[in-house]
Amino acid sequence: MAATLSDVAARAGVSIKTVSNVVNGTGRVGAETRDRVERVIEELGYRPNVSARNLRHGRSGVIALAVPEIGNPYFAELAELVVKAAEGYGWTVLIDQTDADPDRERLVLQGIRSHLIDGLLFVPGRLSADDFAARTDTTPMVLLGERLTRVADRVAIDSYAAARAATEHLIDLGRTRIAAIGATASGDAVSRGRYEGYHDALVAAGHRPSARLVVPQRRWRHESGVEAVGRLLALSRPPDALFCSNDLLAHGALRALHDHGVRVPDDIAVVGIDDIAESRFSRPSLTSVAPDKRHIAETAVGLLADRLKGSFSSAPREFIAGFHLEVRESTEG
Amino acid sequence: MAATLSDVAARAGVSIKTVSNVVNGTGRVGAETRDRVERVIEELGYRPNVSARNLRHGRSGVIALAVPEIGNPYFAELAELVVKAAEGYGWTVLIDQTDADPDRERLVLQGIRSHLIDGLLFVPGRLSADDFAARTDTTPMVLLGERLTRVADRVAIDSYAAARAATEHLIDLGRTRIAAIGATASGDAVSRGRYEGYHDALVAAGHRPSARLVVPQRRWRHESGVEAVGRLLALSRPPDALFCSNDLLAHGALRALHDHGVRVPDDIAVVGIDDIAESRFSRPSLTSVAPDKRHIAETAVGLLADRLKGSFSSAPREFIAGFHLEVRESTEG
DNA sequence: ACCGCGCGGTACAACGTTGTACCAAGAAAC
DNA sequence: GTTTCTTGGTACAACGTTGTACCGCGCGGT
Repeated sequence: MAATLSDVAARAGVSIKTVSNVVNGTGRVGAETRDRVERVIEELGYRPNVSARNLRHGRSGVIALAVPEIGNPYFAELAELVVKAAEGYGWTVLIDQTDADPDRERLVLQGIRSHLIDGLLFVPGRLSADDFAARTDTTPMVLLGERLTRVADRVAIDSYAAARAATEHLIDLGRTRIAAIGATASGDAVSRGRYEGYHDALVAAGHRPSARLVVPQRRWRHESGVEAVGRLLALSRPPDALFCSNDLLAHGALRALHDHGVRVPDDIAVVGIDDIAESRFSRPSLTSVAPDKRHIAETAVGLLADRLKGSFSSAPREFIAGFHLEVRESTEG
Repeated sequence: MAATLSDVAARAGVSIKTVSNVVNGTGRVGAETRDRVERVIEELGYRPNVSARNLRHGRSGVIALAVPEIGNPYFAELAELVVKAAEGYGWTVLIDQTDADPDRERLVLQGIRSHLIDGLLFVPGRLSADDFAARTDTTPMVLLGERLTRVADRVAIDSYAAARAATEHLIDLGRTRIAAIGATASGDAVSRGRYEGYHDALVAAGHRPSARLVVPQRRWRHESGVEAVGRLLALSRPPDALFCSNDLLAHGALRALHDHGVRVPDDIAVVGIDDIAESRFSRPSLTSVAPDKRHIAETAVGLLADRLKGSFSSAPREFIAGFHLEVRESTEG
C-alpha cells in the first residue's frame, strides 16, 4: 500500500501536520526536523493523495477537453497544443470523446465529470443553443467553436469569415462553378457558418448559387470527400472548384478527383479548412485556411485559468482567433 | 455551491446515508422515501463528488494514456480506440504527453499522477530497461510497444516482424537497393526492432546492407522524410525502394520524391508502418504495415482491468497483436 | 402476551489532507 | 523577574462519501 502522511509522521516521530508542512512548504519547521522528514519521505516513497487534496480544497488540477473525435488530426493537433498550454498552469488534460453525439455532448455539458475536473474546454458538435441554456452545471467552461449563445467564454476562428475567404480565393482564380462539400445551411453552427460564408461569397461576386453544387456530409472525413466527388462529377455540368469544409474532406476529394482523371487545379481547384499537417505534404498540396491553433489553445486555457482565479460571474468573453489562407498547389498549380 | 448529500438529506428529511443508498441502489429504502429523495436530487441538481468517492474507496475511474505526442495520427487513432475501450469499463482517459523526453517519461513512470489514476497505459519512447527496473510506483501499468524488460504487461505488434515483412515485400518486388528511413540500430527499442527487421530481411535475401542507405531520424514526421529523401537522392547510386519506419516519414518521402521528379513506384517503391488514415487516400496511396489497432487498444485496456480486479502480483503477460501488409499504389503501381 | 424477524432507516467512523487555533519553551525587553 | 514575542510544533475539525453496526417498529407465529 502507498504511504500516507501518517506513515511518514509515525516513522519520523512528528505529527502529521508537520509532515504536511514539509511537503507543502507551509507553516514553520526547523531545519533538522525538515531534513529528517524529507529522508523518511524519500525512504517510504511517499506521494500526496490527490483525491484527498482535491476533496480538501475542491480542486483537482485536471481539466477536460471534449472533442467529437480525437482521431481527427485537427482535434489531435489542437489537443497537443492544449496539453502544452495546460502544463504551464500545472494542469492535466483529460479527453472526452463525444462522437458528435448529442446525448453524449449533453452529458458532458451537464457535468458528467464535475468534481473530477476544474474546468472544461468544449468543442461542441451538434448541440443547440437550448441545450446550452439548460446547462445547470457550474464548472467553468470555455467553448471552442461557433457561438451558439452567449453562455460561456468562447475562442474560435470565425467560420463564416474563413469559409468566405476560401471561397473568394476560388472566385479570384476565375472559377465560376464552385461546389461546397460538407457544410449545409441546416446543420450545426459550424456547418451553417461555413455554408453561409461560401454562399455569401458567391452572391457578393455576382455568382448564382446552385443547390446542385452543395453536397452536405454528416461526417467530415476522407471517405465523405470521396463520395461527394462521385456525386459532383456525375452532374451534367460538373464544378470547376471545390470548397471543402475541412481538410479531411478535401484530401478525400483530391484522391477521388485523381481517380476520375480530373486534373487539380487545372480542371478543378480545391480548398479546405484546418491546415492539418497532411495538407502540407499531400500531392497536390492543399490550399487551406489555417487557423492559429496555438493561439486558440493558449487563449482557451488562459480564459479557463481566469475563471478559476475567481472571476466566475463576469460576463462571457469572446476571442476570435486569426486565420490566414495557405495557398498551395491545389489552387495555384 | 454544488449540492452535497447532506443538502439533499436535510431537504428530504432523511439521513445522509439514506440518500447515499438511493444514489447507489444500496441498502433498503422504501418506495415512497426513494421517490421523495429522487425528486430532491433532481431539484437540487445533486451530483456525487468524485473526489470524495475516490478517497473513500481508493479508485478514481481515471486511467492515463501516456504517448510521445498526441498530434501524431497513429497515437491519435490509438487514443480514440483506447477511449472507446475504456468507456466499456466506465473509465475516463487522461492524456499524458511525454514529447519522447526521457525526463518526462521517467516522471510518468514514477507515478507523477498516482492516486489520480487507477492505471497507466504507457507508450515509451526513449526509456531504457534500467529506468523500468527502477520504477517504484505501484500503479498498474500496461506497456504499449517494444519489450524493454519483463516488468509489466505489454501489448504490441512485433516491430521486428513488421519491419521485416515490409522489407520482404520490397525484395519480392525485385528491388535491390532498399533504403531505410527513421530506424537505427542505436536508437530506442522500437527503432532498433525496425532496423533489425529491415537488416535481417536484406541479409536473408542475400542482399548486402549498405550503411549509406540508412538514414536515421530522431523525429518520425513528414519533415524528416523529406529531408531523408534529399540525402538519399544525392547518393551516386540512389535507392530503388524506401522502407520508412512510420507512415508520416513515408508521406514526407513521397512528397519529396515527387518534387525531385522521381516516379513512385516505378523508380522507387515506398512502404511505411502504422497504416494511418492518410495512407489510404494519399497520392499515391501508401503501402503500409497495418497493426490491428483496435485489438491493441482493447487488449491493453482489458489487461489493465484484470490488474485492477486483483491480480496485482501475477507475472507480466505479453500480447503480440497481429498486423498485415496493406499493399497500395506506392509499391504496386 | 411474548418472541423472532424482516423492513426501513440511522449513527458513526474512516478514507488522507490541510486550515485554524492553540501551546510550550526559550529569547528578548523592561 | 515578570511580560511579551518568536519559533517550532501539535490537536482538531472538516472536505463528501460509504461500509459496518445497530435500532425501532409492526407483523406473524406460538
